[in-house]
Amino acid sequence: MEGPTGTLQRAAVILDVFECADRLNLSQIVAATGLPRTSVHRALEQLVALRWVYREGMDYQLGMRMIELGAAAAQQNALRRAALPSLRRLHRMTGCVVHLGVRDGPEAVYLEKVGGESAPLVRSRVGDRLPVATSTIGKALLAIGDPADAESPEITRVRERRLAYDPERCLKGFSCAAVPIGRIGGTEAAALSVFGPADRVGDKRMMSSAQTAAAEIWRRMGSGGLQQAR
Amino acid sequence: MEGPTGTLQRAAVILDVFECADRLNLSQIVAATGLPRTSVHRALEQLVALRWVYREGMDYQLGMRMIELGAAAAQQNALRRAALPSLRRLHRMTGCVVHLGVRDGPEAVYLEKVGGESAPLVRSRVGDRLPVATSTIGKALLAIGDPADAESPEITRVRERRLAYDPERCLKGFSCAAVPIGRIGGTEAAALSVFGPADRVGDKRMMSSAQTAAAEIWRRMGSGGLQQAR
DNA sequence: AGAACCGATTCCGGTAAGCGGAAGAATCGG
DNA sequence: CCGATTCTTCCGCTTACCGGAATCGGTTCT
Repeated sequence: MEGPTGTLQRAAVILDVFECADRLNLSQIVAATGLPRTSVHRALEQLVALRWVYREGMDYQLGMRMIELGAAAAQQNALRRAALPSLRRLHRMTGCVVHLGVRDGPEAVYLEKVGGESAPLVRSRVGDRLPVATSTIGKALLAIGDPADAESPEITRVRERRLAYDPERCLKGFSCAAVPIGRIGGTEAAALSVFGPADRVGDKRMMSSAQTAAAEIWRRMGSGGLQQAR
Repeated sequence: MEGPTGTLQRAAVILDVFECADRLNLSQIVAATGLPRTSVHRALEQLVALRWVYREGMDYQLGMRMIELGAAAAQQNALRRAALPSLRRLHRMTGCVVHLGVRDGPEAVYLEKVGGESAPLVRSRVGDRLPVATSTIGKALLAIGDPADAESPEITRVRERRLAYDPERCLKGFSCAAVPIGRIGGTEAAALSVFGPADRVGDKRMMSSAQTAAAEIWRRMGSGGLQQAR
């Protein structure tokens, strides 16, 4: 009835489980997916053969092929490619951690992160998902989305100012600001955010730098963001 | 006879095509894979539904789900996690571009790259594959692999010195050095390499820094490199 | 030691899901 | 306007997937 049918769909369900946990044995995967034990076993056999999944003893983890494919996917992504130079410049100029995110239904997904690698100040990672309604970058995404599904004075204000600003978010003394970029390619919406010391993020010049970066990305995507492949 | 059977295998073959080309229409994928047109069409339909592949007009590209899964795979990879701090330190100390690579049969695959993001000095990318026999990092990998499959005076020397050194490689004025790390987890072999100005890479202290980094990584992997998940 | 338990693995008959050739649209170029 | 190319749909065939049940292997109780 409910169980997803089709080899590929099932493989996808199994792989999805690994986004939350890195080492799982067969029983855990069975429990997490709700699929029949035998089917999971067979699917994993194939996934291991393809090296999408790596098996160590009785535990399974995502394999090297996924890293390779994921790297290729990231490098080919038009939005990310168009955004990277601007994101890096913004990071260099502000010293803040810069994120690129897109909307995926009720969630925002980080497509890229620049800065903060050495100091684990922000726990965010590429691929992380946040609720679109409450996160700073989520509000920037909502502001350029369908007005029907989530309109509020706050979102309206974000759209008008082209800025979502959350002072003292998450950490005391640190703030977060986000700027909508636009609706691009297949994405429902794209936005960027900066996270850093409250006084720096709250600064007018910083905010306008972020808006400039967003505009740059938007422009580059508009006029064929796919010049050279590498 | 020749064609790979099984939905998953076919999907893998199709996805593999995208590692070399970023935008492909159906006919190109059919040509590249050798699979029957109808099958490719059906498989792509499913892959698009899973968002492993994104479709824009008549062209297909790798989708966002691949980026997410790949990011998860990379972040969970035990070797990469154990190596990152050392790689970053090595990069900070030397200013050179640092690579982490593992052997995959006749090829070396880059698992990580630190440095060189802004200046496109080195064209390497995570996920890239190099022939193990001729690349600098490949020689370091061979030195800790099965002596049977590729032994030569050069490889023996690399094993003894724990260093592969290629002066003036690729670019004039730039050199490359690589240090074997060891056989770890599922990998046949792991190694790191540094690329930078010839005088800097040729320096004794630089080489010993690289060797120290490799030893660190080896040690961290040995004593349970899988402490906390994040 | 015996037994109960838990998890991975193998077996096998039934069938749905995938298969691919062929015909049908849609688009483009001359 | 017609031919060429490419995407898409249709449909009967059969293969490869399905999953319950039995088996194997190791660990933990009493």
